[in-house]
Amino acid sequence: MKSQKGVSILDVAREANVSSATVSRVVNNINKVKPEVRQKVLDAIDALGYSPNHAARALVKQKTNCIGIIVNNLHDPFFHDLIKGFEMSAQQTKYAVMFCSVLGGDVASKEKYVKYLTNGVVDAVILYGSYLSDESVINYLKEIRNVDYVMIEDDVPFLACNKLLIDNLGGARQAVKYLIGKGHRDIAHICGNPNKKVTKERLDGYVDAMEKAGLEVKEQYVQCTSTDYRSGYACMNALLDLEQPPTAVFCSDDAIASFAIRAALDRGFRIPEDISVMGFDNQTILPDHYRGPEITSVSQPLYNIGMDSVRILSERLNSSEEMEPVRITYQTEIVEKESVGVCRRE
Amino acid sequence: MKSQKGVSILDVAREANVSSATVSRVVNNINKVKPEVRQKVLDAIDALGYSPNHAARALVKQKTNCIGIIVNNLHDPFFHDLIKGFEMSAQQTKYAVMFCSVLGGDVASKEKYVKYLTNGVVDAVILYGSYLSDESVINYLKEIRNVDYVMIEDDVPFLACNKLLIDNLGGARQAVKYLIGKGHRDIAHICGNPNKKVTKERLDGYVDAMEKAGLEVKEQYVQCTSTDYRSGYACMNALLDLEQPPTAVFCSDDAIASFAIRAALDRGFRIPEDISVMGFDNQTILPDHYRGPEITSVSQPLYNIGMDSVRILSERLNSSEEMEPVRITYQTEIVEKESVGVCRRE
DNA sequence: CTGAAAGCGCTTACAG
DNA sequence: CTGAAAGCGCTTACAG
Repeated sequence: MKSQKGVSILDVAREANVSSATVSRVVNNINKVKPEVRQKVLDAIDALGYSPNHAARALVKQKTNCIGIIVNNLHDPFFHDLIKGFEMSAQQTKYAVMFCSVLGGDVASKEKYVKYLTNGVVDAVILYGSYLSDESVINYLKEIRNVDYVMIEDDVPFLACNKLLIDNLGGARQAVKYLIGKGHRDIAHICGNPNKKVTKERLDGYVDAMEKAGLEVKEQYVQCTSTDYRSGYACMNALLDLEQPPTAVFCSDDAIASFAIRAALDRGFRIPEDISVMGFDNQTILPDHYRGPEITSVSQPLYNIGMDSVRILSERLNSSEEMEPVRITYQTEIVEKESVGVCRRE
Repeated sequence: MKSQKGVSILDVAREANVSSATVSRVVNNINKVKPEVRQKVLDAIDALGYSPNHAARALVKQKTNCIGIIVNNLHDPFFHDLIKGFEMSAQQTKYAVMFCSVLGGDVASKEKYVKYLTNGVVDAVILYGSYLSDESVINYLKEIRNVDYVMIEDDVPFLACNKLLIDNLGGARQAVKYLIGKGHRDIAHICGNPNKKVTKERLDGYVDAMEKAGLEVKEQYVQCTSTDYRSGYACMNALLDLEQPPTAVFCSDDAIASFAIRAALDRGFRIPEDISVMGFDNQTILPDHYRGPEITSVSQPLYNIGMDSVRILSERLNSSEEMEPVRITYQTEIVEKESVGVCRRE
């Protein structure tokens, strides 16, 4: 139900004995309207409790003063820092910022939200993350002309939009080099969600760094999780079951690492004395009551990425001239914590 | 920038040699339109890449098929379960669901979002939580006629809207009784954010249960945090500095409890052997790398509350008749974990 | 400084 | 089954 009409600009105009144009002018603080008329209008607005209808305004002005953000699994604690960044910059902009969440990366739902937002609901959208299954969404975005957007962590070659990226390949290489620097040679990798692009990039970085260091990439040393990072637990178990278990494990992300560590601890291994574990993301808040050692990781500046994305869009929307798309690649960096130690084998 | 006009229904009509009414009919699957005409229109839509403008549609239909959710501090891991509930029910409804976040409970920003959403942007809004400072928002809501809404955790007496509540007073009583049952008599309380309504309710429950049990409520046994739950750390330190420290501490929420526990652990106290700590909320994910014992707590069904709120609104919006506002009070329950033990004093 | 009128992109009685 | 026309609630040239 609920569709009683609210009070419109015409009601106010009638009440104040002026035209709707005049009401519009005082509401928008535009042009000069005589002080006494202005006051009459203000009084009428107050008396009637008028607020302008956003849909109507959006329709005529062809803009909404709103920015939409689409992420997968908003509840995931991974987003903590990123959301904080969005929130902070939202506070500093005139744009209203709204979040949409797509559960489990479901394409249909993601497409629904993209279409919804880009058709008169927001002026710009921020898309976080990339799944291999996102193809249809990308195809739709190609055609979009009326909305500006930024993609975070997804470098679609033929899409000329703003891109905020991090160097997953390089970050993974750094991680493996760091482990090698600690004397490890038997280094395993736990791959992440097979539907995520970063998974492949980080795997490639692992393989590349291993080969460059002249280390063999043993097939059994590469374990893959399901779409659920909790399966990092089983992956670690598989590694520990090997005849010659690795002395270090580089995980595709910290959530996975946290479960890998739980598995090792549950079997009585000490971390990092018996086995080193390294993650990626430097995730501030880990899932499911993690209580292991703090995880040495490759950090990406999620807070800044969140801040920047809103700021960039806000600047572009306010600019009168057409701007070239922005492309930023953020640097990753090793954050040493407690889960990696010097190799003790041989 | 970005305001090139997109393709409108008229462009499609022209392309397909029909009227815009006909295009509208096929887009909305309404009435019967001859199959061959329908196909022509479909082809035109495809060729032009047309998607209906949401603002225009919202304007004429006076509904948006969208539900808005407003919370304070969306990044707070407290919301993990609640967001999951929202997400799950969003998936099961035709409504698009959008989240707005208000940093630190800033009233101006909250009011902005409420006004924004309720004026032609959504059909219904969900408001989570209540701050003492929310008065102006409440006043605005009183006048709202065109939007349905549910308030979670805020029982404003004169507001006849849907309310999903939990019994904070009763829950706090349960907690204190539970501690008394463990033999504790020197029970302290750490109050939460002074701007939150639940803080007062839980304090009242504490006082009430203490008095009913014939236990004195010592002034020094009631410590209050700032608006930041991290100050639970300082509160616990103050309690431990007392000549006769409490043997048990009931905290206004789990985030506070997690910091209280850190303080005790840092001073060498064992939990629960030396001091018992109890929380409220049964929060799945704790902030800032908490590694202490799992916190015995009073749980509220946040996941269900999230689910129910979207479902209830969705049902009401779809119903043709005016419905009485819903009022649900969810039961709290003690969840025994690791942070409370039997009292050892005397 | 103010108003009449057109128009934003749709939907929906109303005719035919 | 289909189209012409009015209207949703605003804003904004255009006159005056």
